[in-house]
Amino acid sequence: MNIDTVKYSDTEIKIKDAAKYLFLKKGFSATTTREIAKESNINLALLNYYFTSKRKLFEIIMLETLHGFFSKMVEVYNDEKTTLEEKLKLTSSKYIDMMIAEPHLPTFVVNELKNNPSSFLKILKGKMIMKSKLVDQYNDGVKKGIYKKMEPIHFVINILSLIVFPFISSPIIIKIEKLGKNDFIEIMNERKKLIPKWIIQMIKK
Amino acid sequence: MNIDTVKYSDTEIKIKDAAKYLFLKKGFSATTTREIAKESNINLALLNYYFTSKRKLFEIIMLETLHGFFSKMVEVYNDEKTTLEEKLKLTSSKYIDMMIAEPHLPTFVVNELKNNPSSFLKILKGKMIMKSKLVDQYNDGVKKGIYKKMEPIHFVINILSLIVFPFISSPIIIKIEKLGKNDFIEIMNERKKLIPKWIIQMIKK
DNA sequence: TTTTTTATTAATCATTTGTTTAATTCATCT
DNA sequence: AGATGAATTAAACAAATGATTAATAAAAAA
Repeated sequence: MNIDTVKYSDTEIKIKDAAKYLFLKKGFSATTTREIAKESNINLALLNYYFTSKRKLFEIIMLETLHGFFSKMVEVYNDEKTTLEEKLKLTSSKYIDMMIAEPHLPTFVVNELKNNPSSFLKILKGKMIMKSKLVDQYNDGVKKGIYKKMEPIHFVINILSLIVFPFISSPIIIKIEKLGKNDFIEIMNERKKLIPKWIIQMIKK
Repeated sequence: MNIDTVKYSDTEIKIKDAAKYLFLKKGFSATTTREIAKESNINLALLNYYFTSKRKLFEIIMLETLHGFFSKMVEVYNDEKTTLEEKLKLTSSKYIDMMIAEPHLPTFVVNELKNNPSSFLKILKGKMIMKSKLVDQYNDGVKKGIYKKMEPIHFVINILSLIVFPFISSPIIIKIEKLGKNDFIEIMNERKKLIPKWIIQMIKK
């Protein structure tokens, strides 16, 4: 059964939405079934009626969320038509938008992959990151002598780091710069253009 | 009362060590007082006898941990004797060593600052990041025309991102590269030298 | 309409969990 | 040695929590 083709009733969707909101915001242990019931305006028993247990419900939401997070990346990284630089621009832009819209997303993702690393395999099954077109294009650049040689894993790590980490550490940034929420968003929007440039400078000879 | 000058009895230290281990690994809500008691081989009631409540114990550990995490950075950033490049090398080296030794540290720090951002102020009271010697040195480089002009906040964010994020996302990296724990550590050790170079390339004209 | 299945509800159960109590042991001081 | 206060323990309490039950309402099928 594919993750995209599962159909849910209205009640199930209400429960899932509330649960996702709370799980992303507070994590599994800090979220109670009664909170989920209240947030979604359903009777407590319906949670178990439809999803068997809190844990099962969490697993569904986790897999969907991780899938949503990584599928975009894999898609962009493997596009045959775009250049390396275009891929960097697209990735920065899409992920920064995604995390502005859902600020709790990145922390949730890293926490869940820490608690349950193998769930990552279910999601990424057959999907390509280290053998993506992006990595090919970087390696081509090395052969042509326009890019410095380094382990491609560093290249991939650096892209993700510059894009994702500022959102994970947004409370720190907001405090040390005494920012408002909108100031922070503005700075992140600036980074959409800056990150691709920085990455290119890092690899260019 | 200074955070460094508090004295604890043997029993208190046993409790604190076990609690720190568990809180860092699993977070506040997922850790039970009975687990802490078992891990530290003390009677359950001693936790409340010495620390009043689970929450209070957590707060002590959180403040100490955050303090330990950020004080190193502030210290290096404000050293009058070292150059910008030396500061980058020192920061990379020290933080990568720190996180190799305590892998749960960075995730704990970002989670706690998300849940309780104002605790950051208690820690950083009077300490300088955005007005540090490091930022001065960057700004001087801009004036002299050797560094590109950008908001210093980006400069600071990028350093932290490249150093910390790989540890936060270590389960992902280990999975997509099919690494062992030691392979991962080796890659992180490589980065001690690489990150300062990358940062310089990013800012150099 | 009647029957059958599905959805929803309030109440309850059984554990878990943070905390407290009251009794006991240990260490220190006179 | 005896008295005093601190440290430790087993037991228990009360609230919270995940899950279930049995009854009812709503919807679908006959």
